[in-house]
Amino acid sequence: MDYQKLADLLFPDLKFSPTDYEQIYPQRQLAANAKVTRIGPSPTGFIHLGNLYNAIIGDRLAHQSNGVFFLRIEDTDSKREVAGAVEIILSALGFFGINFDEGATIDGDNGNYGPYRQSQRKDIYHCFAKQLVKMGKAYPCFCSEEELTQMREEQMAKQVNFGYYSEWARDRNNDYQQIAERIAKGEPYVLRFRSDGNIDNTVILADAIRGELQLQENYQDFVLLKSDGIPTYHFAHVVDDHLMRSTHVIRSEEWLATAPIHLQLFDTFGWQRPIYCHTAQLMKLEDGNRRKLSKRKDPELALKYYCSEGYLPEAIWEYLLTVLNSNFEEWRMTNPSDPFEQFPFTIEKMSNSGTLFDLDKLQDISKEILVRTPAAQIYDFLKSWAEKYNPTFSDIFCADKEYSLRVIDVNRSGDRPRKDLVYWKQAIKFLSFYFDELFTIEDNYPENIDSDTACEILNKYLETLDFNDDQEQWFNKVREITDALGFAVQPKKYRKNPELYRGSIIDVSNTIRVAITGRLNSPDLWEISNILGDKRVRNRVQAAIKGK
RNA sequence: GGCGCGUUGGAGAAGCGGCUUAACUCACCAGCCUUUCACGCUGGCAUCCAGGGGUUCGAAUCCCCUACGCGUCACCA
Repeated sequence: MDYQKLADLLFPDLKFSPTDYEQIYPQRQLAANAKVTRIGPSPTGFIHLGNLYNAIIGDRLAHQSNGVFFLRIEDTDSKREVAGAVEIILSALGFFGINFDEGATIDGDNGNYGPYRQSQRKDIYHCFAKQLVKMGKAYPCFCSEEELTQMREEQMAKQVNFGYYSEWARDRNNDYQQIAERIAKGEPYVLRFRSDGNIDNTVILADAIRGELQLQENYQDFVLLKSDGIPTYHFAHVVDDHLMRSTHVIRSEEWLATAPIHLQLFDTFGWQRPIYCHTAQLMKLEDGNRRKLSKRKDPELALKYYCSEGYLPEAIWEYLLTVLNSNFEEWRMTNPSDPFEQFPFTIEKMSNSGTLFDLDKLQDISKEILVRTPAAQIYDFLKSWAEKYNPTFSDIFCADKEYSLRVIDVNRSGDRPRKDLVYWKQAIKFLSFYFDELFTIEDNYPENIDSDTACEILNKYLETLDFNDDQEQWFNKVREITDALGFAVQPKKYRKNPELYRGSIIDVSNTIRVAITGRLNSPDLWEISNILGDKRVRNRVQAAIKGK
C-alpha cells in the first residue's frame, strides 16, 4: 500500500505541513519551571463545579509559576452545542475570578496559539491526520453505525472484548483501489488510528497527582476524525496540547481509562507527553453510597446555583482550596487576612479519592469571610446581587444607605463578632425585620405568655421606654417590669421554683423581642432598637398590643 | 463482562515503618458564658485506619488476596 498516495487522496489540498505548524506555534519562551495549563470546556451551556475545580488548579499552577493559563473551547460535538454557551462559560468563570492569559474571548481570540475553538482548527487536525496516514498509522473506515452495533452484539454473544481491533477491524486492510472507489461514490467514512498495541501490555503513566499508574495499552483502532472531518476529543487533545505547548493537562479522572490512547498518539508523533494530572471527582452521598454529582439531580453542581444563592466567589474559592489542598486551612489560620492567592498551592498535596461536596463546610467558610468583610463592601455586594435576584429587596435596602450600613454592622465589632450572614439569599431573610416593608411577626410569644400577659408587658414597656437611656439603664427598666409583673428577674430562680413566678425575665424580654423583631431570636434588642429608632419601635409595640 | 482507579470517625483530611494514646477543620453532643439566638470557651465524638493473610523486633504506613465503591469500554466530551 502506498500510504503517501492514500494520504493525498484523503487530504488533497492542505496549505501547511506539520513542520509549518511547528514553526507557527513555537516553543514558549518561559522560565524552566513555568507551567502552561488550560481548561477545555465544551459549550453545552452547562458550566459546573467540576469545571471551576479544574480551573482553579490550572489557574494556581500557571500563575504561581509565571506560566500561562488559557481557555480552549472544545466544540467538536455540534449536536451538544448551545448558542451563547461561550458567553456563559466566560461570564460564569469570570464571576468566580478565573482569568485567562490567552484563549477564546466573546468576540474572538486572544493569544498566539489560536484559534482557541476546536471547530476552527480543522486544517490543523487534517494536516496531522494526513501525517498519520502517510506513516501508515491511520486509515479510512466505512462501517456504518448499524454495522458497528451489529458487531458489538456479536462480540457480546461471543464474550470477547468490545470494540474495533485486530480481526474485528474490518476496513483495516482495504486496498487503495477499494478505498478510492468508495470515496468516489461519496460513501461516508471516519478516519481510524491503526493501533499496534497489545491487549496484554501495560503502559506506565506518571500522573502528577496519583503517581505511577499501570494501564492497559491501547489496542483499539479508535476514531481520529469523525465522518464530518471533525476530530474526536482524543485526537484534538493531543494535537492541541502539543501545538499550544501545554505542560500540564489537568482533567477529571474519568479520562484515566482513555489516557493510553493519548499516550499512544503522543508517542506515534514523537512528541513530548504533557504531565497529566487526573483529579478526583466531586461526589455526593445518596442512600449510603457515593456517586458523581449529577447535572440533572443536583442543582448545587451548576455554578449558577452559587450565583443565585448569593455566595461570595471568594467563599467558593476557599472551600475548593480546602478540598484541593488540605493544608490550606492551616495556612488560613496562620494568615487570616492574606488574600488566598498567596497560598502556595501544590499538586503533591492533592488527594486522589473522590470528595464529598460539603455544603456545611462551605457555609462555615462563607461566614468567616463575611465577618471580616467591611460593611460598606457587604452593602455593595448585597446591592448588586439583589438588583439581579431580588429587585424588591434591592429597592428597600438601598433607599437609605446609612441605615442599611448600620443594620449590617449590628454586633459585628469587638472580639466576639456575630456571624449572622452566610450568603445573600439567607442574609436578606435575616435582615428583613429591619425594614417596615418586610417586617412580619414570624414567631409566637413564649409559650407561657398569653396575649393578655403580652399586652401587660408591652404596655409597661412603652411607659418606661426612653431612648435617652443607655443599655444599662434600659435593661434595668426591663428588670423592674419583670419584677413588678411577678416574673423572676433571675432565670435560675425561676428554674428552681417555677411555682413562685409567672415566668422569668426571658419570657418578658422575648415578648418584647417578638413585638419589635417578629422573632424569638435576634441580635441584641437595645442595639436593634436604636437602629430602628424611637418611632418605629413604638409603632411596632403599639401594633402588637392592638393586634393582641 | 474486560480494564483501571479508589477505600483513615458523620464530612474534608493529616499521616510516607518506631515521635500516634491516629493532628487539624466542619458537623454533631454535653457543659460554661448569657435576657433569646448567635459569638466565644471547655470537654466528648475512630481502642483504631474496608476485611483477611503475610514481611518485620515493630505496619494505617510495605506485599498478596477478598469485599465494596467509583470510572470507563461512542463517529460525547
